[in-house]
Amino acid sequence: MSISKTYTISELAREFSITTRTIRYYEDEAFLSPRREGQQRIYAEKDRVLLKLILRGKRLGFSLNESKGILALYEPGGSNQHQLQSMLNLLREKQESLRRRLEDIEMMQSDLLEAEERIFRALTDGQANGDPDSHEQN
Amino acid sequence: MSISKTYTISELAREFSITTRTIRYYEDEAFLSPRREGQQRIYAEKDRVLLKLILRGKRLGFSLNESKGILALYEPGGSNQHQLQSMLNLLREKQESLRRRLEDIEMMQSDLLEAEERIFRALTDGQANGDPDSHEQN
DNA sequence: GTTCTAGTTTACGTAAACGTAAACTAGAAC
DNA sequence: GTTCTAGTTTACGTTTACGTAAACTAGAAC
Repeated sequence: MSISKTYTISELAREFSITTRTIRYYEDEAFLSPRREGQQRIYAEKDRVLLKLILRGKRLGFSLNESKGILALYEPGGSNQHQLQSMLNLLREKQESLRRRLEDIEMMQSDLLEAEERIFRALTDGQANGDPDSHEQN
Repeated sequence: MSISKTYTISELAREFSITTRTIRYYEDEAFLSPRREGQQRIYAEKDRVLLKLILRGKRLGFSLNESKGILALYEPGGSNQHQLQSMLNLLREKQESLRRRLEDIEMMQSDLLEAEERIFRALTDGQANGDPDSHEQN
């Protein structure tokens, strides 16, 4: 058991390009519970991982509360039959919602490809199209 | 040119499982501009597509303003050299951000798979693990 | 002619996720 | 010993994306 690395609040803020306010807010919302050293917060690797997961969730459009569900899956946690079952259910749900998001991304990507082609054609076809005002002037 | 289908506000609300308030809000924010018939709004297929795109963006965690950028790519729009170039730039940006989101999804999916295995093992291994309190009682 | 039903405008309210300012603490650097 | 620098608490403010209520309109059904 080596003493694993710790982080200050501003180190984490810098790494993830967020403000310290945001990190403290997540603590208020019980996502993080850093150790204290005197008055200061000391973050362990575990906190850093949690933070990363939260932010990843955010980028995918999960609310903090939705992410909370996901985070629960990472905790060793009390594990009787019943709890494990409901964790499995939650897991399936999240997997489903990820699949849907994946579809959304794929559709959007193919839309963007189409748009790209259109723009490319408009650029190369000469200006013999659309807006008659589209000459170099101005 | 066949007269393409039109929709009332509540038809669209039902189809996409949103409220009419939301649809009117999007109009206030200039995402939609349905035709009027007397006092009522009449939505064309075009509006329906826009709505779908907005909602897809939302599911992917794009703010309405971010989606606004994407929507601009679908409009025929004034197309002089300069405008086309900046559209291409915007397009690249959006493609990049989609790629990043795709990575996020993939990481989260593999995380979920790991979690699934852990839970499965905990379920099948008998209860000889972790929390010593995990017996059937209660 | 009134009573649904769906639609409309106006406007104040709200939850989530922070931003921002003020006032304080405490070690480090000079 | 004071002056950075980073950290802290407290608390009010702000933006986004709608919710919700009130008061009105207008065709359809009876």
